[in-house]
Amino acid sequence: MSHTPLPTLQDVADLAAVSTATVSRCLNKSGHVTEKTRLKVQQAIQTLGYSPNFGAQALAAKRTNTIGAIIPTMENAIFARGMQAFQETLAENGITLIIASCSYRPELEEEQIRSLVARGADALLLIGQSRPDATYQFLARRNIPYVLAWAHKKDSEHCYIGFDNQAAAQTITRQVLELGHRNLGVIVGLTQNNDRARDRITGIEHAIADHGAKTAPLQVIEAEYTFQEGAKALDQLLANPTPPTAVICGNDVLAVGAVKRAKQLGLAVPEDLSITGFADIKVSELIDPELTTVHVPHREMGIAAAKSLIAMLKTQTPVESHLLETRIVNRQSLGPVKPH
Amino acid sequence: MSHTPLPTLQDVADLAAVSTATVSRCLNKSGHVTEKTRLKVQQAIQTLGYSPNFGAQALAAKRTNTIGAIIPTMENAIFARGMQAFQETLAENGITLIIASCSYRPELEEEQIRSLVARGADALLLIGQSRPDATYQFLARRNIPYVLAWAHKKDSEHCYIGFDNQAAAQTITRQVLELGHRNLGVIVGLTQNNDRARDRITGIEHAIADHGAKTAPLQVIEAEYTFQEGAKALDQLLANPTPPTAVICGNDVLAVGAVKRAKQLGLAVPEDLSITGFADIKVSELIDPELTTVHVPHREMGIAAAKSLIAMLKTQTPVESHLLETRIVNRQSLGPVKPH
DNA sequence: GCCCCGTATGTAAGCGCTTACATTTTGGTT
DNA sequence: AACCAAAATGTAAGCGCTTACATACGGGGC
Repeated sequence: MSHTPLPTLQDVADLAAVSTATVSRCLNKSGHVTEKTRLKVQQAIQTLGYSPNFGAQALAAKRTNTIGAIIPTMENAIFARGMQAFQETLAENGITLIIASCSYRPELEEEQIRSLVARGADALLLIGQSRPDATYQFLARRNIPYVLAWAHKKDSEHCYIGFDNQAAAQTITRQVLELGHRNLGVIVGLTQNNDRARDRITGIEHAIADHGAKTAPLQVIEAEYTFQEGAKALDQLLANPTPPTAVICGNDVLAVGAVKRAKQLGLAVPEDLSITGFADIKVSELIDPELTTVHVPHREMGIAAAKSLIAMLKTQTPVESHLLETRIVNRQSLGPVKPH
Repeated sequence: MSHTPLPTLQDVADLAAVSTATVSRCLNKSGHVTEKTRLKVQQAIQTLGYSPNFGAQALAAKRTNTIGAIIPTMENAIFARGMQAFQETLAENGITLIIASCSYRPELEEEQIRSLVARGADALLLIGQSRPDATYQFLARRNIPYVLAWAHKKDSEHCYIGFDNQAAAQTITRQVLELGHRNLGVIVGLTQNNDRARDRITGIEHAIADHGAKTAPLQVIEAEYTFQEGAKALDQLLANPTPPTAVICGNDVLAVGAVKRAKQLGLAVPEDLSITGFADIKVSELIDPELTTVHVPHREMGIAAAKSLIAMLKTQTPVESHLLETRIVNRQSLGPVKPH
């Protein structure tokens, strides 16, 4: 089928009997236009059904009003709520979000970063901190603002919008210890490419050290973030001659998988075995018993990240990091150690 | 900080001592370049760290290698697997995906369609069929190919890549009836803006009509797609003086919420109450009892949708619809009616 | 009525790429 | 050695917008 070409800025200008510059000024609300002309132009846009050409706009203005986010995964809900809020906030400011995922693989992340930048992303949201210096240099060279979310580090050169993974893990571990548990198991994500997971382990270790009570050696299992892997990891933990009485999970998906497995094995949670999570995603309220976990302010984080990025874009200067508070949600899966 | 301007195609051409046309041809693999020149250009690109300017490319080539998808929600997992596969397939073909969500609100969908098109989406993936003619006209006018996924309709002018919601619902309902249930409840999504939900109800009704046995009047509750709403809907169903013995849900999220609620109320599933789902998302295996549900080939659907769109883009001609098969996954939440 | 200045509008030069078309090169034939 | 088609490369005209700068306009102060 053939198509009449789409109307251009020029067409609008002609119809409204003004110059293209004026039309452009109307479109970009850059002031300096009389109400009368604005109306004329408005009118012309309407009747022509005009819509600006993205490529041309990007080329001329040297910006795309696009922000990219690279998250480890879309497969489970860990990042869903935060991203939703992130994108809503961007949308309110006329910015489009492009999400890419990197499956926790650093080389893929690198590639995605380049790809998003090549696509004209004006700024980037990245998860966590650990990546090659070269990557940060690349972004600096291109003058692309970015924030690091889901993590936090004091006095860093980077802008963090996140929470203290270590402190949060430490807090929930302290609570577990206070309930009398002295033999703890840990199930966390694969730490190799996941600084958040590493921080959480560190937090757990610190809590144990701080508490002072004599505890059995900590058993740590790493697992991919799926229900099944959480279940498998629990099996491994329980295979130990002196299995833990409480399992601290670095993630709700893992925890929920572990809870399910425990029940299958005939263990009552938390009577026979306590299990805690991390993140507070929806599914943690779904299972029975409901999961005691670390609540993360997903939406706040997404909103803060968006605002920071927008500010950086506007002012062309770095913005301060933003530390968000986590809190423990006491539900049902954590209880006192069983006296024997 | 100040920045040397990024290298342009011209810079690469200069360094490689060829014309910009040649460099462009290398970049676009459009053939007709000697291996020797290709290497020279390659080299120059490397040393300059060149990367094409997206806007300029889009402007000159009149395409962006971007495909947009508008899905009702990213909040729950219904579309996650399919979208993941969709995006993987696109990526293999050098195409970027932009996902937008419309929260099941038609006017938002309309807006998102325009926005994605304005951003230069070369093609679109839409969910389901029901939307104003004007929208389809807009796409036709702009010559934007699209496919409608997650649904199917015979002999339609549109290209569907999906499954028969009605037939699938009919099949699972038949199975419920064969297990002796004669008093059925239904929990589905809000049908107002969801043709898939409507089709599923129709399927249930047809199954009942076909089966011929005398059944109690069908009780249908509509609910938003959240665990909580599924639970609430179940409460409503059970408030009836003659509550159903089996609840057919139009969606796993709803079903899982209902299962949880049933257990809270002390009902054994499926002994006291059978519950079925639709979609087969991961969480349906997580709960106890595991959900008997309709398996939807999410990944196949995503891959097929991507391939169709790519084909349409390449050939500039419509592509045939693609009907995918669903199947019942028999797990634990559906059982025979309890004799009384 | 004249001058001046601030504000509204117009002019036109690119932005960095693709591609139709023109030109040159290549290498096989005669 | 001359010729020719096919293949490789070059030339240059846009693509549709933004924006720096130039110009026109309009109204208050004298």
